[in-house]
Amino acid sequence: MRNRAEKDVCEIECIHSNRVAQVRAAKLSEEEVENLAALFKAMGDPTRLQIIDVLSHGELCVCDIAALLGKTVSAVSHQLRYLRTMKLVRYRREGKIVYYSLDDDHIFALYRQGLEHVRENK
Amino acid sequence: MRNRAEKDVCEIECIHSNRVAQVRAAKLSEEEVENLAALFKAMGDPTRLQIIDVLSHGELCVCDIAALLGKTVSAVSHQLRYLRTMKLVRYRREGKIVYYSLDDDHIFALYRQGLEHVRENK
DNA sequence: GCCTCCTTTAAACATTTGTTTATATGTTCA
DNA sequence: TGAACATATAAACAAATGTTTAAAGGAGGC
Repeated sequence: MRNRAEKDVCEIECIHSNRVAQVRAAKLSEEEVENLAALFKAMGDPTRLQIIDVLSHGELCVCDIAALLGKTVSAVSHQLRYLRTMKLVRYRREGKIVYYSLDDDHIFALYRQGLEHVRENK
Repeated sequence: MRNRAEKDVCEIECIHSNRVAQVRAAKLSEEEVENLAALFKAMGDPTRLQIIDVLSHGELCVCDIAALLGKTVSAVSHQLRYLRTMKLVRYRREGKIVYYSLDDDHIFALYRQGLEHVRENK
């Protein structure tokens, strides 16, 4: 065990003071936490993840995506905007049709890595 | 462009029928989508992500984690249960103290990969 | 057995989130 | 210019989520 004598001025600093101090020095900044959580959150909704899935096969227009997911064009467009704001997808206009695709390889890699984990664990 | 003659029986099947059929054949099963989305969602909350962050440095007990995050022990325990249910963390009891750690390397890898993306994109 | 400490659970509450419905852009083609 | 079409946006609503507060387990020491 360890000594639990030293206490923080006003915070609950439990059991392992040294380890806590050590980890505290190394932990992510608040901004990094927010950004990273936002990235995972963007991929953490079934509809949005399905969009990422179908886009992993190449670019598609909004109404093709909607047809693939069996969802309203409106709902899909809504989520596409979300993904665009989060920089997970990019878009390209060709006449009246708008094509969406994954923004970069990181997104695909993340998607793949997660998929591996899910497939192994079941 | 393409012919848009063929329409699905009762679904909106837009513009690129062939591509849609192609992608439809390759897309993830509903179960895989659910599981994968759940995984990302679990990592998509700031508090839970912070927990993963601090655990990436090694195992820690509940109240140390709480101290590190500046959160209630109760709130942390709540999220730890969530992460445990999702198999992102495991726990080990030693007397009255419970130690948590990341469940496997996949989780760490995912965390890392996401972090890289966030750090490059800012 | 009783008290203390670390952790878990439950209920309640305010916030956030995703979809629907309806309306608005904006582009093409006649 | 006007009709048709692909997409985007807005407001509204129901459902899901995270924290707080309070109380309950459960293990060790006396």
